[in-house]
Amino acid sequence: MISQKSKYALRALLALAARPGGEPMLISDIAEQEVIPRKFLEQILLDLKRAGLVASRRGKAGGYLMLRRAETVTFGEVLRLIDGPLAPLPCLSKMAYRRCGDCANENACKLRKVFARVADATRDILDTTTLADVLQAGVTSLPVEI
Amino acid sequence: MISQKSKYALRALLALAARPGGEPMLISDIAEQEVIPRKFLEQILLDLKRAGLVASRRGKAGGYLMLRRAETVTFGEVLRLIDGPLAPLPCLSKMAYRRCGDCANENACKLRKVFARVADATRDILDTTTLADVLQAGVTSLPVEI
DNA sequence: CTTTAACCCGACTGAACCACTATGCTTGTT
DNA sequence: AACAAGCATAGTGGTTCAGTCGGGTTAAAG
Repeated sequence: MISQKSKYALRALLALAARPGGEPMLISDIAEQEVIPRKFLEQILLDLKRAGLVASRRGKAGGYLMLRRAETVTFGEVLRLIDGPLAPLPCLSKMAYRRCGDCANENACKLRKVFARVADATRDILDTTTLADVLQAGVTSLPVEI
Repeated sequence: MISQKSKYALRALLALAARPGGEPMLISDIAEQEVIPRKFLEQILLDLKRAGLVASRRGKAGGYLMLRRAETVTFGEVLRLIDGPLAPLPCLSKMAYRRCGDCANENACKLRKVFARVADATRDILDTTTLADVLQAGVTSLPVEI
């Protein structure tokens, strides 16, 4: 299960990325439009800013805006930023590898072999799907079910 | 990340499934062999027993034994039993569906579309890989790296 | 028939994490 | 100078994790 916070982060980023001309959007407006608790969103956006995904402008007509292009921001990157490693086992994380502690010889570990396949499969999807991909989908495609 | 408890459960099941003739194995022996805290393992095995995966015999020469054949027990089943739904979003779980609360129209939800692909991919692996599969692998294959 | 060795079961605990909320501060525009 | 926007830290109530504790109950051996 991905966290609520990650869901909020992704939705906020999609809202910003959908802005024409990349103009800034107020926290409050994002919060209202996407139904996210205002103050919680504030600290999520701070995280995204510290990571360099978005920028902010203060004062009147300020707000948050996309700093990187939507085509370059993957779901995987956002999830790692908020939730930490995607890998189902610490010993499978490429970004935050940790030994499992219990299993002695790692490349004989039977569990690891299975979960490595899971990790690869999810990485294949999450690290190749960008914000732009899902925005496009929204514009061009009809609902799957009527 | 899968829980420590699930890892223990899978390792314990593999230990039992590897037993020749399906003879019972003491909790203490499993605990020692697989490096699992004794009392914690005890309650894990109870869960597995209540779910009908294993059986127990009391008294002298008792212990736990496999109740179902290793070919019929998938990783997915065990993980769901211990950790709950595999799905990354509650609205994607086939076993324990719950609406997302925030997103209004579910089949227009952009996040859902992406995570549905993740959910399918992991199910494809975890619901088709059985205990027998990884036991066989252990017998026949050499280590991947020397 | 009593002891012993096994499983059975509920309660508890300390640490961490989640999803927020509160409060104040800084900074840029008007 | 006033106001409005973001910046930042601390706190909070609830839940989960990863066990531990202390006692049951049951079956076989002596």
